[in-house]
Amino acid sequence: MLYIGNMKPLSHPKMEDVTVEGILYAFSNPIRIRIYAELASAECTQICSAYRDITGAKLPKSTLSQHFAILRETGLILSERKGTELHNKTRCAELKKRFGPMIESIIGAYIEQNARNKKSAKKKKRI
Amino acid sequence: MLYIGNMKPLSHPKMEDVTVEGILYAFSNPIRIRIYAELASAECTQICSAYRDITGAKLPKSTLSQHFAILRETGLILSERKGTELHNKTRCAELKKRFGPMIESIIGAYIEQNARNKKSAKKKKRI
DNA sequence: TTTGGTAGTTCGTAATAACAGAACTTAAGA
DNA sequence: TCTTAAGTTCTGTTATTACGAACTACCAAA
Repeated sequence: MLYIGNMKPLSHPKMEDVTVEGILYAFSNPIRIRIYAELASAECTQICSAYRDITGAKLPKSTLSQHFAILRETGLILSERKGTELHNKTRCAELKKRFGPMIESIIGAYIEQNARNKKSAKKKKRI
Repeated sequence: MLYIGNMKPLSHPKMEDVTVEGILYAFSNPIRIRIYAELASAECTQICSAYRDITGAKLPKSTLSQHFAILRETGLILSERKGTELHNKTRCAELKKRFGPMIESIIGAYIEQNARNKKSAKKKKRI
């Protein structure tokens, strides 16, 4: 394998090696599931740094970098370096082919949960 | 709260406090997702010790106890002590009401993955 | 072609969580 | 009452995670 400099090349697993447990583990982290959900709803590739403020507070970039690496190595996203930027998109078509409605139903439930929480937070505020 | 002896009482979260991330975390462990899948397919409550050999090797009972506690405290299963035994069943109806098809699609994908792996193991053996 | 800045990665380490053996609780039966 | 069985809790060890600091890679302006 060709290495340019000291950085590891980006590696993506073959879809046949992607596991249900791996995906669930990746999604069990609130930052990662959120990144995936937003990536899935985006129309074009997104760069890593676009998610620095995803939690409200500023995330350390080393942490963000690790989360993207986990999403990538789990098989959920495809990353490509363009200049200094890391461009990302989900592997949704392949994932759907392999895991059926699983991922969509997870993200659907996640989005619904957030909507519910927002509502109840508003309610609390009003009191 | 009434304590009988020194053991903590079994506590189950309200379904409204159960989270998507929590469920995914619980399922990200191969032993736990397997326990849940088997519990879901069982027709009656199952005792904890029924899963001692679930991995092929004998599991330490402290480990098994912890896994059941996590499934319970995540909101996935309902446990009840009967004598010295712990009887368990899934909270599938409530879960479905709250999370829609999510859990069924996860367990479906998990079962399919196992079937696929079994097949390819057989294939390997034949060679 | 140097200099400076930006985007992201890797390394080191401190905090955190998981695992499993040992000791314990509880209950049931001889 | 003694013993055994089923789980739980405690505890030390091991493995993971998170984040700051140092680093690489690339680009653009001087």
